[in-house]
Amino acid sequence: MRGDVGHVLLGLLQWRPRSGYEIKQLVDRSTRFFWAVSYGQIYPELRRLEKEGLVEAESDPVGARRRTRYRLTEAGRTELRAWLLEPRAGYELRDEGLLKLMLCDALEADEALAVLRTFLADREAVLERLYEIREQSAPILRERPFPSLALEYGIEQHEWIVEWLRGAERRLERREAVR
Amino acid sequence: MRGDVGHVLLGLLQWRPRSGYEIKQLVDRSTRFFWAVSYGQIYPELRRLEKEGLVEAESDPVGARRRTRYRLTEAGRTELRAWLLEPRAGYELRDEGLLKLMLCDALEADEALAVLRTFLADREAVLERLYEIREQSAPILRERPFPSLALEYGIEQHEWIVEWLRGAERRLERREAVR
DNA sequence: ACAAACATGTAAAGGGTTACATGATTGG
DNA sequence: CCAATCATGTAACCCTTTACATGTTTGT
Repeated sequence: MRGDVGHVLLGLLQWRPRSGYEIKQLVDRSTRFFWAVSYGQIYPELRRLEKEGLVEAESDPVGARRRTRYRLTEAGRTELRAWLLEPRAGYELRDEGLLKLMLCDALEADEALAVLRTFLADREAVLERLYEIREQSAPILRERPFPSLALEYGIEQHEWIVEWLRGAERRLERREAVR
Repeated sequence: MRGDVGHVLLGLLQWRPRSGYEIKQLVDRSTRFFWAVSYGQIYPELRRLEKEGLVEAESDPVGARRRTRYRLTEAGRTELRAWLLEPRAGYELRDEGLLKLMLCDALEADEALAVLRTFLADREAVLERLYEIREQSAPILRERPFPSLALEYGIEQHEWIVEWLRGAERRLERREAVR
């Protein structure tokens, strides 16, 4: 198993069978904040997982519209658990806001402030989105301790980020030495 | 300008001319925590930036070992400033620790605890590395407010993360409802 | 002498996103 | 009837990492 799309899919199928479309919807309300997955990965990967016996396809059409839901097999659950227990926690970030902030020595003070505010606005928007998701998913989250834990982590971290950036904004506004 | 490697290079050349090798060393002590760049990108991109007149190459060999340092041109500085002021702050994260934590419903309580601890150990290691960098770069950082600000952001955020994960660890140890 | 660091580069492979294509169903 | 959503899929493109190649200088 090369990248980790496969494991993400196994993970998201642990609670109940889902179609590729349903998985994509779930991804966009959950992992996409720390692990994005696109259709271009989902459909081919589901077929690969099936070929390896880690999931089973069940046809479940709605009228004439076909729909294929995938169910985690025992082998799939074993593979999922093995991967979860591997002692690795890779981390990779592309943060354009922070990158630009670091390079602001090239700007005037008021321009740097604008850069910081863009950064801040971006994080505020993400935080708002996370609040929405928490509200909309409240019933499901009550039954799922770890998704719930991950969401709290995301929310509280973004709250911290927003507060920190607001503090930095105030310091810049007063033209204080940044450090 | 397609990806943003070019802008990162322009940004890192703002203080003084550097060779590709020197840029890579700088990247590995600075942006790599939120914007990684590899040799495979640096050397071709420097030549592209030169062809576009955004940097100037100056040959500066050490004995028979060639070395080419690149200097930001006025056009390059203009381009850098324009990019910094664009109101965009893209954000992309691949966080395997958080991903696994979210999927721990598939595990026993003690196994989930192990996943959390791997996650925690990883962040502690990054935090240690950031402390090292702060010490080693202290003299330079005193003269560079924004790199300094970005480093503080990174350190304080990782301190927050480590504390949060330790709290979650305690809750899991006591088998408390996670949320 | 030798290893480590300095210095530059390229090709292949890998991974991911985007854009497009196709068609059915539901709700207004 | 029309738009939005459901549902599946692919090919092209883009970017990045990895692995390798080559040669010099410095420090032990």
